[in-house]
Amino acid sequence: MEILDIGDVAERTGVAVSTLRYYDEIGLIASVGRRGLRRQFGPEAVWQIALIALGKKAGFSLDEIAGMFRANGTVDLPRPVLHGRADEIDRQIRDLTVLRDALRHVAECPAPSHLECPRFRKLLRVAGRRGKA
Amino acid sequence: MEILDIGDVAERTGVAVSTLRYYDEIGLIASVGRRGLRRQFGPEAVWQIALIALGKKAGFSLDEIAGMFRANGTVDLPRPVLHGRADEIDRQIRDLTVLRDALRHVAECPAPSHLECPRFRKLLRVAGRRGKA
DNA sequence: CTGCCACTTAAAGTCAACTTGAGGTCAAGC
DNA sequence: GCTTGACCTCAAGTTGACTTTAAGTGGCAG
Repeated sequence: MEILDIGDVAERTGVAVSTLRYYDEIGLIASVGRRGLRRQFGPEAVWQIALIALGKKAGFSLDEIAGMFRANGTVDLPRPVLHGRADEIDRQIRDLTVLRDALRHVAECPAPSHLECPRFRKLLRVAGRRGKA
Repeated sequence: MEILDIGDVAERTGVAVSTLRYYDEIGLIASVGRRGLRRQFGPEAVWQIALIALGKKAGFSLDEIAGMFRANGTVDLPRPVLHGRADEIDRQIRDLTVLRDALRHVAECPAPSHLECPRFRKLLRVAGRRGKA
């Protein structure tokens, strides 16, 4: 259970084999070797891929993700860069919170048009400010 | 200042004219009319587009965003659907929090390899759980 | 009335992130 | 030893979200 075939990795992560090959191709993940032609991965690949999926879901491009974590799963970026990324994510969390609140509000507010509701307008103002920045 | 040319909307929102035309084409926004050939928008378009930008930044597709807000800026989806969307965003916020914490941890943790650090492994476990769901 | 310029359309092009397809390889089970 | 099936490569195709291009239109300043 130390070394995994690409198919095993696919099964454990829920990521398609073709996608894993693609990630390997672009250097986002790295196989530990080959058995014949077959790529073999160490068990840490599963964690790496989970992180990649997380980053993707967070709206980061594969390039940006590659900039956060190395193919071997380690990170050796300067701290300020990492903190910068974290701050970026924090901003995104705040944006999402606005969106979520807007949605929840819309689900509950009895105003005839939401554009007339002061609470909704306030949410939109926040959205506008973020948009322009 | 009631009615805006597409160029004015572009300027106020920071979104390219071609993009606005594209949004119009796919029914994501709606012009209130034309002056000659020129599309005209009401001032609410600015808020709508801010919301679209917000949703995009949050990683939603234009289709998904279209499913949240109508072209005219109002919403008339059933409440459970809206709450479902909000819950989805909540999950995403939690995911982002994991990613942010992982990043911040990596920036600070002195462990030789992060894969050996128990705190990091715990973060990854959370990531793994989310990935499979 | 003329020219300008921001707009118009339709179609084609671009980019990221994959997926699909055709044809090939190899280790394992029968 | 032969088949099977999961893998391989390389190229081409797909999708979403736009942007670009070419050719045209029309309101307004001079």
